[in-house]
Amino acid sequence: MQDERSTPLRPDAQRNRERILEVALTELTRAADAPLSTIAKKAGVGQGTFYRNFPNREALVLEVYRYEMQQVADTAVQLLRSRTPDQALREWMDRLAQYAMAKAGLADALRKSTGRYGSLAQLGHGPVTRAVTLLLNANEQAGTIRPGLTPDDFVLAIAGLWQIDPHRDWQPRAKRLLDLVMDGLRAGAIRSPGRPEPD
Amino acid sequence: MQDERSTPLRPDAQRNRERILEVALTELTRAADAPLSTIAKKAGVGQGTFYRNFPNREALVLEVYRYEMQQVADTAVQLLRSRTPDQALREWMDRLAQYAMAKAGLADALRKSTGRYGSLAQLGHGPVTRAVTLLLNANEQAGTIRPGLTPDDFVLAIAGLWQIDPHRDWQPRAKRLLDLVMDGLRAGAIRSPGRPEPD
DNA sequence: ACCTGAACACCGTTCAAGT
DNA sequence: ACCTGAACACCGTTCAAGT
Repeated sequence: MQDERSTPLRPDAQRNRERILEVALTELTRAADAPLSTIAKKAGVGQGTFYRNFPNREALVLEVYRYEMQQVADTAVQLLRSRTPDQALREWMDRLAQYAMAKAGLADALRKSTGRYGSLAQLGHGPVTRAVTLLLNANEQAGTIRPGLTPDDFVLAIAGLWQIDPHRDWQPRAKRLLDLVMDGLRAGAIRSPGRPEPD
Repeated sequence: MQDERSTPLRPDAQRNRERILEVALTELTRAADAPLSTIAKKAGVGQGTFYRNFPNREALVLEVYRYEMQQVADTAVQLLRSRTPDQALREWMDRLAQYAMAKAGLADALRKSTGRYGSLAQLGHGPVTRAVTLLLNANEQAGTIRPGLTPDDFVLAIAGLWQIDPHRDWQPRAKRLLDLVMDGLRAGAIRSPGRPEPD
């Protein structure tokens, strides 16, 4: 939304903005509470320039995190082309889990800076919601999940992913959570893909 | 754990500690980033006294939040006496949701202060895990949920509760989430309480 | 039009002096 | 044994002066 300005940024200003985002990604991943002044310094800009681009910590973190999440979101379309809807959904969830673990430091920064609800929900209006919508629609039409589920339902259901410590054996915990969620999504579906006949 | 000291606190010291916790509850609920100095002042103690009791922000918030969560946890035993296991489980989840909404300000403070994973998981080793264990065991034995579920599974599954904005129509969102989770827990159960016969 | 960096305000934390 | 409150350090934010 902010991405389009009336006047395009002066080239040097644009360079500055990009460098800040670049440094912020590495620095915030390393330490969620990295001082903004450090980021400004490493990016080679003054404090004023920093604040011109990002009026507060939250604005910076949101933008960095949003970009990272966009990466996963974009894979949904591709998966829907090469798999059945329910395979695509599950595999996308697995990728999301991997991303969430890789970007856990950032998520931490997000939690700290944003006082609001939905560190994720913020991204809700972004690409993630679009991806989830696509996946849910495809599965609903295929009858592999219960009808009437909303992207919001889904996002809330997988919120536990961001509670998992990426340093300590996260894979089984994530798998168990996602299995549980998948079962929840399937309950009441028209077709039950796992067991066509009760016996 | 820390609750037992070798020497009991001097009476005035104990009063101080209690007053700090009291003030912290109201103050942190109002604003998650309330200055510790303000809390100290309103509690009528000096900075030093404050830091003697709580070496950092996280220690304070954890203790306040833990006490609040204990309240809900304690209701599990009672529910298990007066209802069937699956009714008890669901009703407990509803109460947890209410508590989570009422204490959302605190949860916010917790997210901000603790850099670690599991704002909730921290409380994991506390009374909440015990309550969840009781409820899951009772339901597993009654055959109303799938066998083998751990308290950790459950806590991750309901993590979305803390993502819901308590100011904006939280009830339907929470209900939909909890319905989904219940379906997930039931999938693969020995008895299916909702529909005894497929038709 | 954009940048720099010193200056200011605020909050967490420590510690010398008190009872 | 515990308390007070001034002092220190650090970080976010602003703004006068520069290009």
